[in-house]
Amino acid sequence: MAAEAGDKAFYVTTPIYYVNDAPHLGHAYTTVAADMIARWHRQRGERVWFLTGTDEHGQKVMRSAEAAGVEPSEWSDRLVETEWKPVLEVVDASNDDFIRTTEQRHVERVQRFWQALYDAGHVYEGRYEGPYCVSCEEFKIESELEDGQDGEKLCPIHGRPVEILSETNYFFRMSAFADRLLALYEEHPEFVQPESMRNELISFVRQGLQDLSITRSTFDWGIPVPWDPDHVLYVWIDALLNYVTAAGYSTNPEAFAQIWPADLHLVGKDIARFHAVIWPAMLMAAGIDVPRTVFAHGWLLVGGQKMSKTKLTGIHPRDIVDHFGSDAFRYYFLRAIQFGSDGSFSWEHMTAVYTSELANGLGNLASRVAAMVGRYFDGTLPKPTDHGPAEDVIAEKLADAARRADAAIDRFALHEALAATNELVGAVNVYVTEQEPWKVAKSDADSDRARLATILYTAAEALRAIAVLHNAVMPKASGALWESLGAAEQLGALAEQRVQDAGTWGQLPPGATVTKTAALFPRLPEEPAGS
RNA sequence: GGCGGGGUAGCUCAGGCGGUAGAGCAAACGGCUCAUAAUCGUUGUGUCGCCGGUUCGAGUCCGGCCCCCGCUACCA
Repeated sequence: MAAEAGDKAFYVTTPIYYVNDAPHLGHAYTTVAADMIARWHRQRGERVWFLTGTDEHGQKVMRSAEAAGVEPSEWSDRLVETEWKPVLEVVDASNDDFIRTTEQRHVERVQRFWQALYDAGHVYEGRYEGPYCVSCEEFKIESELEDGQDGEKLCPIHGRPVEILSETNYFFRMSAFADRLLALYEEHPEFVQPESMRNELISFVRQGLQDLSITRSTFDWGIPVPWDPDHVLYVWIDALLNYVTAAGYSTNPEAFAQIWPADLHLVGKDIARFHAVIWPAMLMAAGIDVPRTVFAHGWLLVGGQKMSKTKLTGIHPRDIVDHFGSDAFRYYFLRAIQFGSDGSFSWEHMTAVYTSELANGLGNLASRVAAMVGRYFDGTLPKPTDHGPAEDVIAEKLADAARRADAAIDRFALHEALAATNELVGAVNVYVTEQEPWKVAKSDADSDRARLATILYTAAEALRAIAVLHNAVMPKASGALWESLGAAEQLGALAEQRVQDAGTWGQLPPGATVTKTAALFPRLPEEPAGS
């Protein structure tokens, strides 16, 4: 992409995923949403930086590694290579970088960050006090404790009473930033989205903030605290920094200035607070710009419940992609769920959407148009010499769909962007049916040939725009459609087509070679592969 | 307990500034035959969570109640 030197890139991130376990649909959902946004911005001609990665420190990873009988670093390496990196291929993610919190570039920069805050007086030594389970050898959090007899609090794993212990560790003076955070939410309503999450966080911060304990000394799988080697940094405090360490914080100011601040941190709603309270407070303390927007999406529900391994609803993305393909995976989750709200997933619903909208809708439209150009014009796109009112309607709908889709992306209404394009597909199917080109084709009269040519051109030109508008969600199928329209040799690579121009009528030049290719979305085998 | 969101056709959800309910999918019927048994058209259906109130008239406003979910700080 030709971007002026000095242009700031559009920087979008997913959370870095905790390597405690294998990826499930929830992770893939976030990745795919971020990926669509990244691809869309690239197709606006913007320079884009799309980051994802893995979070590898902390007690849970250490315990998982222990349970597997290997060192934490070995455990992480294995999961990253066999699960987390491969799943990006599975869902067709186009990330520009992948950061691991165990990488040297991250560790060094994190240490530099905290040393700076320590030097500036934002960190002090204090005592952390909390419920501790002797059997687990770790501190517990209030919310996970179970109630025992006469008010005792029990460890959920061992069922035995917890003790209140304290340890010395370091605290970040987060309490000092409450007012500045509230001012941020006030002055930049777009900082936390959706609105409901913003309200929740405002009421949370209004209650006042406590200082945050940022180090642990009871285990060592973490980044060493530079001024006190007996401590490691608390995972969150290390993990959040990935967004700046990957961007070159503290070592590469030129690169950093072109990427930071992040335009969008996409997160699940369960970790919104870390991203919209703790994270900006850390950045404020360091004198670094805060990100522009933290968007919290909803959860995927299976059978009405949040997905979880223990309830056997932790579906692996590959299970679905193997059956439906990566394009359909991406399309379904971004189209069927209002982005920001929780959404239900079921094989049945996904099958219904695939069949109706992709196979019978878009796929069949592409197929019938290509077949007719082949049959009636030997595969050469004819000139539309009889453009009339019916064609104007299609041209207008196309322009409208392109406008709506582009505007929807800026509101993170990904489902609306897809709905706009899907409606266009429907309109073109209606148009083709009403114009009855197969009947017009029965006559060799010049006026009928002109009409036939115009009908097929119109449908093909609409498909051209549909390929452009759907490229960010379904890069494979859109690319196949692009090829089938003969657009590549005429207009250049699909990825180079600007979404802003997608709605301009008449781009696909007559003379293009239209080929009927394999079905874009083949009919599915009877039984879902994974069920 | 407090705060917030939600309970609407078989399914997923819109509407929610009051005027006897909508979309998509699924279903039924009809048209068409270029196409992936596809496409197009037509059609139905709903005690709009429960009870009461205001009103000529209430999913839509008020009061009460029932159920579900989220937040109420250090699991990522």
